[in-house]
Formats: sequence, structure tokens, C-alpha cells
Amino acid sequence: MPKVTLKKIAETLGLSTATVSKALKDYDDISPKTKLKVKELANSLNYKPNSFAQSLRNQESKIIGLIIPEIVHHFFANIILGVIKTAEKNGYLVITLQSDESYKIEKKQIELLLYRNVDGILISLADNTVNYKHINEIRQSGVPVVLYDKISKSIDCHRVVIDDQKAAFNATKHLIDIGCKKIAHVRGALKPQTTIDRFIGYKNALKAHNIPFDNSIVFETDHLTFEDGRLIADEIALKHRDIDGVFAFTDLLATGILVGLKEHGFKIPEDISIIGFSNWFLTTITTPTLSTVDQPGFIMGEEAFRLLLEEINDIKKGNKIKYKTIEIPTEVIVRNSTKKVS
Amino acid sequence: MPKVTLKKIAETLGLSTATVSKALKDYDDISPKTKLKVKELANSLNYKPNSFAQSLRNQESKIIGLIIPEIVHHFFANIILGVIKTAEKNGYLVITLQSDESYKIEKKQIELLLYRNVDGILISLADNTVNYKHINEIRQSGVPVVLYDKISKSIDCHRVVIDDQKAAFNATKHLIDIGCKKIAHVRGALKPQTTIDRFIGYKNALKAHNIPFDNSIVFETDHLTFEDGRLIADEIALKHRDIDGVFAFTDLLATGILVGLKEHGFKIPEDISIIGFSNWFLTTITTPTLSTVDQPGFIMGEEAFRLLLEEINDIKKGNKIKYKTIEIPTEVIVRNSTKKVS
DNA sequence: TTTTTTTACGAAAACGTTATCGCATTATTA
DNA sequence: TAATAATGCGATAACGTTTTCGTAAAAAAA
Repeated sequence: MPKVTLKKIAETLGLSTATVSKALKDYDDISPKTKLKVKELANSLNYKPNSFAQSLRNQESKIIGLIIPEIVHHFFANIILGVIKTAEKNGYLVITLQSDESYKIEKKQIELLLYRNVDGILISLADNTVNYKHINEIRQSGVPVVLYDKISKSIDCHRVVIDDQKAAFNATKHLIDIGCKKIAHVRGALKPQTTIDRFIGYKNALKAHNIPFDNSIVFETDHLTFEDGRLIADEIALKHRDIDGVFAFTDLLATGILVGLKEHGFKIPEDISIIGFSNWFLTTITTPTLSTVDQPGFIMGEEAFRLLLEEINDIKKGNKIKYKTIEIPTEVIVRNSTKKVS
Repeated sequence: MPKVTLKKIAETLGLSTATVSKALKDYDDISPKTKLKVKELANSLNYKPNSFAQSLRNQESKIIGLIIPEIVHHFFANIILGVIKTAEKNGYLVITLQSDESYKIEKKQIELLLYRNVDGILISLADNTVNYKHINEIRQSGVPVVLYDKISKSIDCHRVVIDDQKAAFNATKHLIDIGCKKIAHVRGALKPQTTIDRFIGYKNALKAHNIPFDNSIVFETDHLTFEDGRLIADEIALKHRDIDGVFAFTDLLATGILVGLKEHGFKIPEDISIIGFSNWFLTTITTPTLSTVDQPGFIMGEEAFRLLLEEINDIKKGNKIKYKTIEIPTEVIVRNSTKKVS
């Protein structure tokens, strides 16, 4: 299987590689007959241009990099899908890497991607990333970056996010609307901005509806696991039986709480309503099914790629770039774990 | 940010690009002093070789393609992770694509990857792929392919699989071992080989333990969904109350059955034991937690990449290749949905 | 017919790297 | 001292493509 190149086609046809190249690209200084001949031969030989040569010549790879903190995760898997599918439609392929939520790995992977001359990078910052030199290095090498989901406000670039405050506000408001009076919040550690924002949204909703904020029913946990959810359920059953609504930071946590409370004999949603966050698949198979806030990963991935493409093209055209932050709307999904108190 | 190339380094140092290139690569016909000078300058200028030029010159991309039927899926996400991490360790990056379980898309994506001159392709066949011309085209173009998970025995290449028959045998055997006498099997449609193999494993286990096979308690469903599981639970509750064990084709199905049976008042595992397949995350959060068969995605991805790399290197060295099929061991994970009848 | 325009193609450089040779210069041996 | 060997570097071609520019030949206009 000898590689078929422009040169080979040119030789068999008695033309120059220049002519062949132009014929295939429909340049208008090539006669229709020549074009036809060339295209026919190219087809029959199953000619595929060598993408390295093209990339080298055109200074673009048509490949972008995607850095994800954790692939095995419903939300992020959806992001990958959104990015990949949109990229493919636009003639781009995607190299995916997982940072394991580590700044060090994130940094190394960025270098890896730059070395491969990707046309752009999509990145969701690792939780322990607090230093943005590595991101700025990307920009200095002229490669566009778009931040998605876990962003930093101190990096000037396109961003795709959800409004965590608003989403949390609406989740809490839903509990209030169905009649909950004593609403707990279960959250993670302080670090990621999302934790803070959802907490703020929760407090804002209480305030907006004249419900006093009570810090003793804000539960903090480090691990955001199912098991942690159960432990918090124990605590609620033991010390806070007057709670009638729970807004949890993630669906997994919410599921743990749900199961834990059921084990303590609480009826969900009759005794306590529970709402989670993210709309993971598992929320559809709990008993009762879990109300949640949909965090649309696919759309976020889609939009992130679109923004990146926009910037790539703007750079090509020499347009001045005005960085945007796109906010993807979230939606409260009401299922059976929250119910109007009648 | 002008690109720093070999030429630039050569010019500032009064050397030729050839010398610079060789100095950086520690050729032994370059003096130590020159090497030092070159490396220092390269470092301080933050020189990164242009990977297109290298690829063009060396005829290798150090990129492989990975085609997955469905990314948003616990097992496949783990495969991606296994591939990506192992590839990264070995200096390769991975372009991931999703075939949506479609032969047509799969075919198009293979072309996409070949056009980009990937050094190899990892692919799990789409359920509706019955024609293997597209796979053979990969091989004809000299690019190695490794099939993983959903393979075809009629394609001669490296393969990574689990032994579905053995795994299903062991799952069923586990039910028998704990004392189940009337064991149902819930399976999918005929098409994928996995369906057939697990069914065979189930039957073999019955036979090996002198339990008569009863086709009326083999339930077939098209969708492999949670909801389908519930429907089958209805059927069991209605017509087959003597069943004391269920081996389901997937964890999701098993979860549906578990929930459905509980709603019908069955105690799990006291009345009926249930075992699923794949060890998805959700099996750890059902009540009771679900016994299952671990299908180790990460390891499969890891091994698939290793085989691919082996073939890439064998081709380089001109070694003759003997195709292997690696079987990744599975393991029955006993949780609370199966219990010894005392 | 001659001049001008149009048409159709090719030469050549460029993208950045690598590896084979060959050739000076210096060091070693006779 | 002369012949030989080792050392250190550079010229060059090659990987395959794209695009600018130049130039023949053919067509149109004079």
C-alpha cells in the first residue's frame, strides 16, 4: 500500500503537483477538463491529503484539546459528548485529557497540547488550581482558550457557565413554593466557587421569602459521596427532625440523604422534601425519583466549542475579540421527592 | 510571539539547523560544549519542536483514535480513561469519537481518523455493524486496529474482551451456590454477541448444577432500561412467584427489577436474589446494594492501548505479528441483593 | 497581421524537522 | 614528517502540501 500523494497523481497525469493541488481545490485557473481528470484519478486511487503536510503548511491542526477534571462522571461525560459532536460537525477533532482535579497534571497536559499545536483548548479548572500562569501561557502562545463550568473570573477569556446562584435560588424556591418552612442545605468544602455560589443562592432564596437563615441546618461535608449523604441523614434524624426540606449540593449527596432518611422511617416527600443538583441519571431511578436542577452538560460542551471556534476564526480574520461569558440556563426538574404540602 | 524554530536557534548561535537538531537529540557527533549552548538557548527561548514537521518527517503522529459506541456510560467512560491515561504515559494522545452505535457513523469516523494519519485505532463495534469492510480498509492502509469489548471473531486482529459466557456462568453459579432453585434470566435482543454469550453462560451454569432449563422464565426486552426492568418485575410478580433468583443482563435492568419487585412486596434478597452485570456505580446505592459482575473498563482500556502500541512497534521493527485476544478476568461482586438461603 | 487579453499551467519557495553524507580540522599513529 | 584516524559540523534532500508569481499558448481585439 504505497501512499498516494499529489506527486504520484501529477506524474501519472503528466502534470505538476501545483496543478493537481489546485485542481482538487477547484481553483479557477485550472481548466474543467484537467480538474475532471485529476479528480477522477484521485478518487480511483483513494487519495487522502496528508494532514501533517497541510497542517505544517497552513499552520493549523484542526484539532482542539479538551481538559476534563473527571471523565467518569455523568455531567462531564455529557460535556465531552457535546464538544466532540459539535467539533466533528465543524471539521475539528478533539484530544481529551483528564486532569484528575490536579493543578500539576493540568499544567503538564496544557504543555502536551500546546506542543501538538492544537488550534484551541477547552478547560474546566481543577479544584486545586489557584494559580493561572499556565492558562496565561496558553494565551501567550497565541492559542485561544475557553473555560467551561469551573472557571476563574480573573482570567480574561470566553467562558461557559451556569449561574449557580440562580440555580440554587430556584431549587430552594421550589422547596419554599411547595410549602417547606425549615430547609436545610448540604454542601461541600469551601474551595470550588460552585459551592459558595450555591450556598449564596440558597440563602438569597430564604431571605427573599422571609425565612430566617439558620446556620445549624447547613451541613458541610468533604467528600460529596453517597455515604456522606447517609451520615447527614443520621444527623437530621437525630437532631433536626423539624427539617421539612433539603437542598443538596449534588444528586449523589441527595440520594444518600434520601436513602438514609427512608431508613430512619421518614416518608419522602411527605415528611421531608429533597432536591439535588445536576440531573444525573441516578435521579431517575431512586425511589421516589429525585427532584433536581438540570445542569445541561451537552449544551455547555456545545457552546464551549462554538465560542472556541468563534475565537479561532476571529484570530484568523484579525478581528478584535470581546470576551463573552455565556450562561447556560438551568431548570428545576420536579420529580417525586418534592411534593406540595396540602 | 514569534515562533521559535530550529532555524532561529541556529542563526543566533551561528550554527546550522542540522547541528541544532542533533545537539538537542544528543547525537554523538556533536561536541559537549555545542550541545550545552544549544540546549541552554533552546530552554531559555522555550523552544518546542513543531509536531507537524516531526510527524511529516517521521511518518508518525503519536496520536491514536478511539471509537466508542456511547460515551455517557459508566463502563465506556472507564474505558476511555484507561486508554487515555495509558496512552499519555507512553507519549500518545487520543482522539475520541462516539459512533452512536451506528455503522454509518462508525465508518465515517474511521475515515476521519485515517485522514488524520493516526498511528492506530481502537474500536468497539456498533451493535448494528455486521459488515467489516471498513475495518479491513484500516488494515489495508497499514494502520493497526485493536477491537475491544464488542468485537467480531471474523476480523483478524488484536482483541480485548471479557469472557461473557464465563462471567454469566459465575453470576448464575453464585445464585445457585446461595441456594436459589428457580433462576430467571433477563436479557436483551439477539443481536449483540454479548447477549447470546451471557445467555449461554446462564444455561451452562444451570446444566452444570442439574437445574432444568425453563424457557418461560427467560425474559427478553428490547431496551435494557430501568423501566423495562420494572415491567419484568410486574410479570414475575403476576405469573412467576416461585422464582427465587434473577440474573439480569445489565445493572440497570437489575435495578429496575429490584425496585419493581420491592413495590410488589417482595423482600430482596430474602424472597428473591438479584444479580446484575457490569458493576455500574448505581449498584452501590440501591437498597439493598446490588450484586453484580465487575466488568473492568479501565483495565480493558489499558490493555487495548498496550496491544495497539505493541502492534505499532512490531510494524516499525518489521516483526511478524501474531494476533492475540486478551481476556480480562471478571469477578462476581457480592453485595446485599443476593443472600444465602439458610 | 499585430497587439492585447485571457486561459491554463508550472517553477519555486515555504512550513519545520530529520538523517545521510561528505568535508574540513584536529588528534593519533607510523 | 607524513599518513591515518577520529572529531565536529554543514549542505542537502526529503516528508507532502499550498500559494504566489511568472510565462507560455490560445483567444480576443486592434
